[in-house]
Amino acid sequence: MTRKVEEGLLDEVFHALANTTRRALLRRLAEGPARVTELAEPHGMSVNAISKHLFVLERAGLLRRSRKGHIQSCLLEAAPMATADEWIAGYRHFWNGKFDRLADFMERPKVRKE
Amino acid sequence: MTRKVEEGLLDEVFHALANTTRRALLRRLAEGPARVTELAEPHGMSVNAISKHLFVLERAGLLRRSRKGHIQSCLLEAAPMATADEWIAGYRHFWNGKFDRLADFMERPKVRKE
DNA sequence: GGTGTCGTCAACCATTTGGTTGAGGGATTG
DNA sequence: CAATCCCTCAACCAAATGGTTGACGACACC
Repeated sequence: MTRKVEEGLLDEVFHALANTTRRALLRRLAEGPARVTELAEPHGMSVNAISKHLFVLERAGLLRRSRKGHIQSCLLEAAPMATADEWIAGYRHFWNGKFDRLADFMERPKVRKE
Repeated sequence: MTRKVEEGLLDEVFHALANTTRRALLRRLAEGPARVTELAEPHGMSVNAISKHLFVLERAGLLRRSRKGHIQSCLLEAAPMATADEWIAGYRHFWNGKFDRLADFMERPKVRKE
C-alpha cells in the first residue's frame, strides 16, 4: 500500500543521514533554527556546498526553510526520522539480548556447521 | 575519541540502509541465513548486482559471509544497527510528544524571533 | 576427467554525489 | 542609487553508485 512511498522516504532519510556533515548540521539544528551562513561556518566548506546538503535534508523532509526577506531560517523537522526509527525497531531484538527469533534460526539445519 | 570511528561507521551503516534492495535483503536475512543466488532470486537483478549490494552490507558490518566450499552462506549481523539506533535516539524526543529539551531550546535567546 | 552450478573479478556505462568556482538576484543599509 | 550581505543557480569536476556483461576459479556430481 503505502509501501512504495515508505520505501522511497526511507531511501531519502537514510541517505540524508549517511553523511557526517549532514548529521552535524542536524545536531546544530537540534539546538535551534539557524541561517545558512551560520550553519556553514563550523565546516571548512563553501556556503554553496552546505546549501546543497540542506537541499538533501529538505528532500528527506528533515529540514524546513522559512524565508524572512533574504534571510533564510532553517529548522529541524525530525518527524521523518520516526519512519527510519520504526524500520530499525524491527531489528532491535537482534542486538538487545532477546534473541528469540534468532534462537529459532539456530535450530534450523545449517548450510555449514563447521 | 571514538568519534571519528563512529562517524565513519554511521556513514557506512546509514548508507547501507539507504537502498530499497539492500533493506529487502536484510529483511530476508532476518528470517535466516541464505545463499547469494537465493537472495538474488526475488529481485529482477543479476546475481552480480546482488553480490555488490552484499559487499556494501558487509562493509557496514551488517552481513557476515561464511564460506563452505563454493557455497556462500550470508547471515545478518545486526549489531551495527545499534549504533544507528542510538544516534536516532538522540532525536526521538522531537517527535514522540515529549519536547523536554526542545522546550529548553525555546527559552534560549533566539537568533531571530520573527 | 568433464560438466554444471555458485560466486567473484574485471571492465564498462550512466547517473548521482560531494565538492569547487563564478555569476547574479533580492533585501537591507548607507 | 550604490554597496553589501545572504543565498541560489549553473557549470564543471572527480569519485562513488548501481547496474550490466563476460570470463574465470572453485566445488560437486556424474
